[in-house]
Amino acid sequence: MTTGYLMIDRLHDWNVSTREARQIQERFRTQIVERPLPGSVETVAGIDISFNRGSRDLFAAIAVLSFPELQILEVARARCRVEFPYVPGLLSFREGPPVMAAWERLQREPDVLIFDGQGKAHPRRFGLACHLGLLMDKPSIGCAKRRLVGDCEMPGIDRGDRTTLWHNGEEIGAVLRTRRNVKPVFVSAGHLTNLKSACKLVLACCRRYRLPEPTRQAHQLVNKYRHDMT
DNA sequence: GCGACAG
DNA sequence: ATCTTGTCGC
Repeated sequence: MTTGYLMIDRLHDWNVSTREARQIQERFRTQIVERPLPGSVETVAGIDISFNRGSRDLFAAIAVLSFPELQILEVARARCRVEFPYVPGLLSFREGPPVMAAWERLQREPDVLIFDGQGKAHPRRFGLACHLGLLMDKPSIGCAKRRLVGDCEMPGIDRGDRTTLWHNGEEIGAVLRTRRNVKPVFVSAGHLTNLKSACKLVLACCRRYRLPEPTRQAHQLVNKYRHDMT
C-alpha cells in the first residue's frame, strides 16, 4: 500500500520552509484527479491528529471501518516529532509525517480516506486531504468542522441539506448538514473523487453524531493513545 | 493597516 | 488543536 507514497516521497521533503511548502502545493495540485468514487466501497478510513499543548510530538491514528456497517476493522497509530508549525493553509506539512508513519503500519488497504480538514476547499486547492490522498494514492475526502476559505450561505436545518462553498467564482466545496439542527460540516474533494461522491459518502458515514464515524473513531482513538503515551 | 485563519 | 463540568435544548 506504499506504492503511491514511495513514488511521490522522493519528490519532496517534509523539512521545508513555508515558502517551499507553498511551491510544492502549486506543483502537486495539478496531479489531483477528480472523478466519481468507485462503485463499491467496502472500507472507509478515518484519520486524525492529536498533541499536547506546547509539545512538538504529534500522535496520529487511522481507523479502518467496514462500509456501510461502520464497524472498526483495524487501527494503526504513530508518534512523530514535528518541527513544522501550524500555519493556516499548510496543515499537511505538519500532519503529514505522523500520518504517513501510521499509514505504513496499516495492514488493510482502505477504499476511501476521510480527513479532518479541507481537501479542495483551500486557497491553492490543495488542502490536507488532497496532499495526503495523493501520497497514499487513494480516494480521499476532506471533512472539516470549520471553514478555511470561501463564501457560503447556511443550508437548511435537515440532515442532507447543503449549500455550495465558493471561492473566486469556483465551487470548492459544500456546507453539509449531517444531522437535523446541528452545525454543518465543510466537505470538499480530495484525490480521486468529486464533491457529489464526497458528500454522499460523508452523509452515509454519519449516524448519531455530526462527524462521520471513521473520523470520529480516529479522534477518540488518537486521544486515548496520546493519554496512554503521555 | 485590518480582519480572517483547517488542526 | 488543547485546557475542562455542567447544563440547556431537541
